[in-house]
Amino acid sequence: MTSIISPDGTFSTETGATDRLLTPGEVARIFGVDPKTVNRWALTGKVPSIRTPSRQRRYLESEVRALLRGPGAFGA
Amino acid sequence: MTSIISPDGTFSTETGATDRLLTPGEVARIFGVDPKTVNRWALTGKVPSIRTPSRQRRYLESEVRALLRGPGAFGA
DNA sequence: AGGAAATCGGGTAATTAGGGTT
DNA sequence: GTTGTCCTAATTACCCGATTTC
Repeated sequence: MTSIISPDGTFSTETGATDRLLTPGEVARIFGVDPKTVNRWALTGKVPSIRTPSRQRRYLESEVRALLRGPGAFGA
Repeated sequence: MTSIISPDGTFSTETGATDRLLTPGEVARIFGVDPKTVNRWALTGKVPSIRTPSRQRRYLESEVRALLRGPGAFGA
């Protein structure tokens, strides 16, 4: 899976699908947790993350949504 | 029922109403029960839940409100 | 260029999951 | 069948100041 960064900040794949980059705060609101918790997920390898040149983290929307749909994400 | 994740992290329904996520403790206080009881409601399928990558549960406020309005809102 | 908001780090207190039990 | 409590380990939330982003 190769991704290309466009000037508008989106990610493009070979399929043409665009992938938005989410901030820690956005991911945090999705899961109802603190932004710090999202960073901890990145540190423990639960979520892949991209770092800005200033060490801030960004997350691929597709990865986040995959976690939401992950095994056991809904239901019990 | 289809939920859509907005850029701000909220869940939207077709009605346009946004949904925020509640912690087990918040749901427990709403119903005046122990958080463990809320946990069991999720396990028995009485209320749908979202799981964090670390297996903790979050609850859609709209689902919780629906339960408050009367039994039988889900399933039976 | 100035200000408000967000995101780093660390450190510590509070919450949660899960099992077994009452 | 349902709920509340006890226990431990794991996870998360809130505190601070400094840095980055918009």
